[in-house]
Amino acid sequence: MKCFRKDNKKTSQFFKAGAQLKAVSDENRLKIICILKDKEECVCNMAEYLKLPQNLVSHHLKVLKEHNIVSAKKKGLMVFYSLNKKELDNIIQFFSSITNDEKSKH
Amino acid sequence: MKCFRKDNKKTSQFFKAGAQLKAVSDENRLKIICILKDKEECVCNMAEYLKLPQNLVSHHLKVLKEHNIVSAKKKGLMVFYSLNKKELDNIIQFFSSITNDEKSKH
DNA sequence: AAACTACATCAATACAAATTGATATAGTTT
DNA sequence: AAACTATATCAATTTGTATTGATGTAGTTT
Repeated sequence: MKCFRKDNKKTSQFFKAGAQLKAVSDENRLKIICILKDKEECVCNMAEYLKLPQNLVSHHLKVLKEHNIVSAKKKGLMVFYSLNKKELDNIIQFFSSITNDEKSKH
Repeated sequence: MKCFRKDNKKTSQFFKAGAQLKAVSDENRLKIICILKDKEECVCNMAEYLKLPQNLVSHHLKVLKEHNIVSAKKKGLMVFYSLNKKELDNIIQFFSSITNDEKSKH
C-alpha cells in the first residue's frame, strides 16, 4: 500500500487530514461554519443563533481556529470570526483526492 | 439563522452530516478508504497493510458500513469490502454546499 | 469430524472530546 | 474608578470512541 507505507505516527498526512476533518465534523461546528458562510459574526450572536452557552461556542471556535478553519479579529469588546475558505477547499480537495481514483475518470 | 432554525436534535442535517464526516475522519478509516480507492479488498489483507489487529480493522469497517461508506460481500471464507463512491460524493457535496456561498461565485 | 482460516462480536480498558459552571480578562460605559 | 459587556480560560464532569484481548461463528481443508 504505497499510499501510506512510510507513515510515521502524528506526521502522517492521514493523521493531519483526520484531525482537520474531525474539527469540522461536529454538529455545532458545522452550524458555526454555516453561520460564517457568507459573513463574519461575533461570538455572542452565534451563541444566540445556536442557543448554546457563550463559553461553549468560544470553545468550538477555538478548535476551528486551531485548525486554521476560522480567523478572529477583535473590534472593541467583540471578537468577529470569519471562515478561511481556502483551508476548507484544501480539506475538500484532500478528501476528494483519496476517494476518486484515476481509473474511474474515463 | 434560517439554515438551522428548525433543527430537531438527531434529525438535523448537521447531525447526520457530522456523523458521516466523523465516520470518515479517523486516521485508520481514511487509510482504509485509500486502500479501497480503486479495488476491493478482504479484511486480512487490509489488516496486514495497516499493521493493525484484525478485530480492530473489522470494527472500523463496521463503522464505515453503518454509514454506508463501504459495502461487504462474502466470498468463501473471506469478506471483500468496497467503497460506495456515491456516498462519498454526497459527503463532499454537502460539505461543499455549506462552505461555498453564492455571493463568492462571480 | 477435527483442525484450520477469516471474520465478527463482546466485554474491558484507555483515551479523547463535548458540555457545564465558575472565574478571569480586556475593553466600554457611566 | 466602578459597573458592565463580550470573550476566554479553567477545572470538573459526562459522554463518546479507539483499542485490546478473549471468544464465537461460518466456511474450508484434511
